[in-house]
Amino acid sequence: MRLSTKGRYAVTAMMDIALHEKQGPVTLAEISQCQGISLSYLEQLFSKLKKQGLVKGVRGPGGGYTLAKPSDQISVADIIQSVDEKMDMTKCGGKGNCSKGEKCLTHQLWFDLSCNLYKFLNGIKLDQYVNRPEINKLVIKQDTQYGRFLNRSLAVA
Amino acid sequence: MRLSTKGRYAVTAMMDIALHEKQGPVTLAEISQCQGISLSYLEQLFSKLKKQGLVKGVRGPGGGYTLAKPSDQISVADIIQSVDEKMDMTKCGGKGNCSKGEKCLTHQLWFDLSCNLYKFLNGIKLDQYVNRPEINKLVIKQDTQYGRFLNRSLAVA
DNA sequence: TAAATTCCTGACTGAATTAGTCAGGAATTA
DNA sequence: TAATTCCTGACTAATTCAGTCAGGAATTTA
Repeated sequence: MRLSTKGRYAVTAMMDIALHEKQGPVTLAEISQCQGISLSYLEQLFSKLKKQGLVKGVRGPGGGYTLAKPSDQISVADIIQSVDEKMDMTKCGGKGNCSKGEKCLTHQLWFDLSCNLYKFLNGIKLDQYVNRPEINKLVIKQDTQYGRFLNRSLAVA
Repeated sequence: MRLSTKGRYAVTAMMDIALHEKQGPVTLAEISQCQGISLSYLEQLFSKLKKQGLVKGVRGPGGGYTLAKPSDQISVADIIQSVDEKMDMTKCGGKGNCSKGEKCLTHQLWFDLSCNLYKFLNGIKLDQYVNRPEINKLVIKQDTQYGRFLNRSLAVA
């Protein structure tokens, strides 16, 4: 498993969708503008997120992306694994033949570590960051700043 | 914080030293051979590890590297932070001015996440991987395979 | 039906990082 | 003095990151 800016972009975008989930699909153009991420780069990331079954794309005017599962079933680990390559933590590629046919010394050590890291990241679900009062204030403030949802049915206070 | 192969190399090398700590300094040539990491690349990594006060270098024949602190005071987070750049998780660089002078929506979200990740990795100390019977068997087996410590005072069974 | 919107795909690019090479010097031991 | 080992800096190929560009497909609205 790799953890880099790329994964942070994906997590950021997914949280944006989760936070606006009730107001229908969120367009990549909106995420691009609000989060300061290149639109085309987002399209590449969402191609992978879609392939992994985390989001659904809705074409046409009023379309955008929605979560493919409830937000309590999408973990940070899911997102990072979708955009980064699959984890190949061991030098030998998991075969266990790194040292003359046997598992090398650090094979098991790093394997344990990566398992624990995965469990940790997998325990953090998107919904833990939604429905917090201080976050909702920020959402509204930022949506008005960027003029989000002005042509939608939501009345922004 | 970044988590990549580079950090794994560093953790691997540090664990190697920790496991052989009682037998004196460990040379980079030994680590290079046993772990399959380029010697010059190891030298670059250890330059950073030394700068962060995690290891001490001993020059001359019989020299090598030793841990600069007890192995229960060196965490995986320490090692990864030494070789990777300092963590700059937020788009704004921690200033909090990412969205028209204010903190952007996901600033706090990712900040929380990275804090938790750091706490997690910081909770894993090197000594947790030493002094385990099944590991010690592997150490001895591998040391004999590679002819480690043949010219040292340790009698390898 | 036509036009606008939005997802979707693939090829391409500059910059940064990774992983490694090479050459040489400094300290220490024998 | 010779061997060993750390130590430093410059250099390089391959990969990844982040972004650009061009165009096409599906959908909605006028």
